[in-house]
Amino acid sequence: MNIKEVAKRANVSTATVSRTINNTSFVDPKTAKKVWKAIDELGYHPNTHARSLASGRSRILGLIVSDIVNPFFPELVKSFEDVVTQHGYEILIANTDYCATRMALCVKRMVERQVDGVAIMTSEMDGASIEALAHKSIPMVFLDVGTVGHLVSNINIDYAQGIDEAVRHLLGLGHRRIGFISGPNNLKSARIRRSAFIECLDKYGLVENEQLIFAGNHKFDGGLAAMHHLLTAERPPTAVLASNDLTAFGAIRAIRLAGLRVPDDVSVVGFDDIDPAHFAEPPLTTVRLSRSDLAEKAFHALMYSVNISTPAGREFVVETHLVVRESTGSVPLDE
Amino acid sequence: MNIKEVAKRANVSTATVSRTINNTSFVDPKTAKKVWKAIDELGYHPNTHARSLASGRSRILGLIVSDIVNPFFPELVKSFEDVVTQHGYEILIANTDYCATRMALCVKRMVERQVDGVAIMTSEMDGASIEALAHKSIPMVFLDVGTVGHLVSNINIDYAQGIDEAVRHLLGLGHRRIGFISGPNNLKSARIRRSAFIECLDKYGLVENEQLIFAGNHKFDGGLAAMHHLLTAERPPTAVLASNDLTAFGAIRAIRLAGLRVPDDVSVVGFDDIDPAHFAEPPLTTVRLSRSDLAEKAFHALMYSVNISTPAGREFVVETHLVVRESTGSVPLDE
DNA sequence: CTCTCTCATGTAACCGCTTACACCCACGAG
DNA sequence: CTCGTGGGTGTAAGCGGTTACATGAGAGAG
Repeated sequence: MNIKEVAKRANVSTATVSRTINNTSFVDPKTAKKVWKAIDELGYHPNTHARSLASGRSRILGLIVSDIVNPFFPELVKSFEDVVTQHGYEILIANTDYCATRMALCVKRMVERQVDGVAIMTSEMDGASIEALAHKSIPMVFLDVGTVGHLVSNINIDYAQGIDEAVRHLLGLGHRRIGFISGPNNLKSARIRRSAFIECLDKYGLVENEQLIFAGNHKFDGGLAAMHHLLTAERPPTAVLASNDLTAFGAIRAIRLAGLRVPDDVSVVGFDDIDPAHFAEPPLTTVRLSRSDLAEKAFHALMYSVNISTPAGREFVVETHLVVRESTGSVPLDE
Repeated sequence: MNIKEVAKRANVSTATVSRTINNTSFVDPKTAKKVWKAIDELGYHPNTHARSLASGRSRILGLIVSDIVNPFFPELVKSFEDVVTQHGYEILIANTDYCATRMALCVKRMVERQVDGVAIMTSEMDGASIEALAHKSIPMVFLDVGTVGHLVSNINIDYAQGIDEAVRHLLGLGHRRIGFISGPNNLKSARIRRSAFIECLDKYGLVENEQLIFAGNHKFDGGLAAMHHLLTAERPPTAVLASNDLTAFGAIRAIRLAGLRVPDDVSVVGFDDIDPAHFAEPPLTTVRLSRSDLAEKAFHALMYSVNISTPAGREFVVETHLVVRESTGSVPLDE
């Protein structure tokens, strides 16, 4: 079942069938009708490989993430898929697992599949990979932190905004010793969150205390270990900000294991607002980073590069906002 | 950059290059070396579209799931991706969102992309879709419940085993009124879990009590609503089995909202053992369904159909086992 | 020394589609 | 009546691989 058979049945040339399907040029409505009828009757589906090969465009957009198992990413995948399919594109998902080697494989896949663009939310991306994609004229958009450049757009997440809201929230509850569990130090976006936090302390007249800042790994176990460490400080924090929700869950576990309660003894704030945050016990106060906003802007950034022949990238901003739930409360009375 | 340039540089024909890459027939080691050298120097990657078009095989396996946001599925995706990439395949993910219309679109995508096989873990699959795939000679494997047939294999999940362990565990803790929150009734696998539970009651001499069985929707809100309902029974259950973990989380929330504690007042058992189960508060006692086991068997089932020209499907079994954590405890003293 | 036979390689058709280009025809202007 | 003009369609050359078939070079047998 191919375009030739459709052409034969409709009594037209394959070119006309192709033009009808893609409406790339004017086709007499009567002819078009015949063609669609033939397509229907034969149950014809164009072969995407042949299509991509002939046209040079695959109508696929890649999405590279660092950890498909962190609920943030499936949620992002879903949002991205929604907007992308609405516009006739498909999505190719790749998972780096925080590993540079796998990152390289992901890029290789993207090149081989000739994706029309790729959205990247992971920090394993290095110069060589960017170069490899740029060399094939594949537009990129970084959903995190990056630099706009040739073929690469950037979506800046306004971490500072959400962190500021979180810190103000905690200050309002009377907290003065606020801890911070950062992401892995080699992760640029993690460093940004960390410095946003430190700036905040400064802004509100709190002194930075090295003992109250500790690195996790953006996963449960890292949060657990980090919080465990923070609790051993001379004067442990009465509230803690975690650099993502999984870390916050780990922190909560550590607090419980130490025989303390959340939020009665220690308040916890997460970051991302993944689904499990609202069904956790207690429901997690966290900074929401909108997946749909991110996905939409990523798509537009890519489309911009695909359609406009200008290879220059563009810049976007996604805001973040605090969502108050039940993992934060007033500072303990004895403080 | 294409195979011709490689051929020219290595002073051989394109056929030899192709044969070297795919080692589909003997190539003189010296020649092969030259070819690989040229490939390296030029940074050549074969174009997958051209490859698929010419060979008729895409080296892509599809994976259709019902809800990418339920953590069970990303975990399955990861496992499946691991085994699949080890064997030189790639994976195309499709998400039905529990919706029949989207299911049809997913199947269309699979056909258009000419996947070499598809693994299906969703119940939206209907006869027409199976027919569509079979018509294109695409092997299928159902990771759930299905019937083995022409080109379709099946992986039976031994729900009864895990549910039996769970019920015995609860009986051992002294529970006699055990509730059950099932999945949506239109879902075959949900009905199977439900009847496995009922058979269990019978086996251990408990009477089935209609009031203690209520349907959820395999999501948090459904579990919440169902548990809320169960708690209004004349004599509410002292323990509850949920048909998946998200449902269990919802149930726990309902229990807390009613002013009761888990496990002191009501014990809760989940199903799946998704990641969040072990970092929930309290850590969830649940029945583990191994993703890697599932993924591996799915892959082998598909490979069997792809390699052996026999279009007959095969049958596999995946076991399930109880994982005891902290959401279950002894029946309250006043019972 | 010639004849097979085998192994390694080359030649070229083909996979299913897109698209540049050529073509035809109808129509209005000169 | 001839000559653009442009809309609608067909022809055919690719896109970048795979693979059936042809070919040529040695090796061993007679």
